[in-house]
Amino acid sequence: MSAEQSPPTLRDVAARAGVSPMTVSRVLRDHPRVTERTRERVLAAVDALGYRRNELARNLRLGRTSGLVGLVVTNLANPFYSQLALGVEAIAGERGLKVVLGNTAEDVQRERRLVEEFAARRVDGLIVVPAGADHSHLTSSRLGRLPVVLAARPPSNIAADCVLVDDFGGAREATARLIAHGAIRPGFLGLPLSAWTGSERFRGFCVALDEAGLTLDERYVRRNQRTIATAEAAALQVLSLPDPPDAFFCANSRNTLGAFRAISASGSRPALAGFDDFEMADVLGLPLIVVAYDPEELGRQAARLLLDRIDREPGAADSPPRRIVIPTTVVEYGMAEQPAVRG
Amino acid sequence: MSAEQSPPTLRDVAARAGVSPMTVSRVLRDHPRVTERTRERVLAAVDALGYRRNELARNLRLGRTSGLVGLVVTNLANPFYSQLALGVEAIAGERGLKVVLGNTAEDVQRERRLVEEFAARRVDGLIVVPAGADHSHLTSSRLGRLPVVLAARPPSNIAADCVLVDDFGGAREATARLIAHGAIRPGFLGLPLSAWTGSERFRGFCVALDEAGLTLDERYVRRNQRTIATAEAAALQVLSLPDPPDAFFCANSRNTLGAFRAISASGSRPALAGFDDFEMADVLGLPLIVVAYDPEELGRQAARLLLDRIDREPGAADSPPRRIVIPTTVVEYGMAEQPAVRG
DNA sequence: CACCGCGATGGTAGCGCTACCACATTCATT
DNA sequence: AATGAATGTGGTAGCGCTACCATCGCGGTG
Repeated sequence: MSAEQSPPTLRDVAARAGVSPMTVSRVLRDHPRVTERTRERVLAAVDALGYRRNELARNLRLGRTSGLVGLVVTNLANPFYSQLALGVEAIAGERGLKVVLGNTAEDVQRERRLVEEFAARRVDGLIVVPAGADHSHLTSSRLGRLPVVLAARPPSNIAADCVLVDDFGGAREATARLIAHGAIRPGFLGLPLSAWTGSERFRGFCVALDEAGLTLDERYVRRNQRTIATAEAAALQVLSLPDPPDAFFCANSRNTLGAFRAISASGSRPALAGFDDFEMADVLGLPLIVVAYDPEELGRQAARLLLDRIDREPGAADSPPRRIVIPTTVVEYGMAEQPAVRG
Repeated sequence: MSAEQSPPTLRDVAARAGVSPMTVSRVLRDHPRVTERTRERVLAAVDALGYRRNELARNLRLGRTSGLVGLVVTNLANPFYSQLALGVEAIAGERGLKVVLGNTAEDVQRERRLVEEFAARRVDGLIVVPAGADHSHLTSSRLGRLPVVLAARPPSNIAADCVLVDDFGGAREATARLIAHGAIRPGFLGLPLSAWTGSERFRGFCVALDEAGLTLDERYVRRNQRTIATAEAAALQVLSLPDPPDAFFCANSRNTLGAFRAISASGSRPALAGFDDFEMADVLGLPLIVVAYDPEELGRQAARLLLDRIDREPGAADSPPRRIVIPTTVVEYGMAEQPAVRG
């Protein structure tokens, strides 16, 4: 008597209940045309055997896909992307879709492989934070009718829906606030212009300066900081100029924190603004302007765009790609009153 | 002429290449007994049609499961769990397994549903951060031979592998350091004792006090803070006692930050230690001891335990449950020198 | 020249499930 | 009483794929 190793099938249930597999199938699908008595017998057998319907077989038979949404992000350890994932999961879950995860670590090769594998698993759709600028592996010629939504970065040379943060508007608004608080020579700590967010946030910064009639001093611009430490070094460098900036706009939280450290260490008191809110922004003890937004909302919107495409009639003509921009809000911590640092 | 809506099948490829479906299947599986000429013809057809093997059908036929690992966490927005997910994804990915995500928001009902759904999708295994203390839905009687590994919280009344953080050891060591730096009346800002981490970290705190010959003043203990704001209030309350504590051990980062705020606001200077490292621990400008550990390692170990179970011969006897404890390290920020806050 | 062996290919069946049709039974209608 | 419809149940086929066996053609052997 070998204990059954593989899970019971619908046939096993049918045998035990003394009915045909079809009847079991109907009971499980809540088909109306089943006698109450039969239903009870079947359910008893299901219970006794611990039967669970095999969704894989079911989906195959129904010609459906997997009921999965592939989510490909560049770095799940980054709270931005994990919150995005949370938003995707919430909306997909409402429709009974599950989310399959892929982490690329910004590696374009890995991204290609993941997209291929997800397609082979017949996911219903893909949400991708593309690592590179080459999106050829996401074209409909490669993926057939598999819907794709890009998140956080816009499509390049392909037609696809996308959801973006208002990088430009947020940077512009925060810089404007900095200027309103008296800054006349702001510096910029940012990302390489090759990154979408890098160039958009810099553009917002520049436009705000322009609108205030200020001119940008190129010596105040540093763009290659990827860690808090290098950001701190860059800020210190700029601060040690004979005529240092009186403010910084930082393109992400790593730069903001680096600048914060540099300011704490140096004697000067430039004003500080930065993209990305963070949990401890208000306890840093220095006045601070941050550009806040909701990464979870980004995920939710991306999922909604994807569901829209998934629900479309397969025969219907492709609708034009849509682009959703998530708004940002500017938050000021301790700007009016004196800084909270104790003397 | 309707454009083909559904993706091409192996049959389509066979027809186009002028061979039988079997031959195509063999080519795709790198079966050795195929002529080079035939292989080329088939691959050309595959390319022309943009064919991709349907892994769902393949797995069904092979009697395999889905090639998926279900990951059920309580809150993906918490960096702890997202890093855990990253570790799971890395190890599972090495074996060609993908990770399906489920977020419970600490809701036991949702957890049960997610586990059921994952089982129905025939995941190869589950990694669960259980929301509650009732783990009856994770027993092998309910899930059959589906392997389950618990993460961050131990199994209760079920036999399952698990991976834990050394909550006790970390709390004890950090508290000991606090005492070594001169604390004699430390307070405790923590979690409800009903939470595993809450009671373990409190136990570590108590043992360290004991070992130093100190006695705990119950008035210094607060346990119901779930946000930075409530933690701050609790710390302020304790600090306003006539004989306030000269140090705090905080059971998680929210409590640490609340205490930090309270200390900044009040005139006193209690020493501060807390569980969980965070990115800005060293820029807070107050000396600080933190208990650090690697959540990603937790995920990696959990995935390894799971793979071990998955790889076991289905007929083999169950091996006893294993428990892995992830070590913690204690980090001191600015403890030796004077605090970095500028006067 | 029959024979064997082997390598390349094809046919059949079935993984677990359900759409579709067939059938038997019951009940209302003329 | 005969007809039709509505109802409960079962049989068959097939989703896309591959394990298994059958087949076919080839060269080498006695």
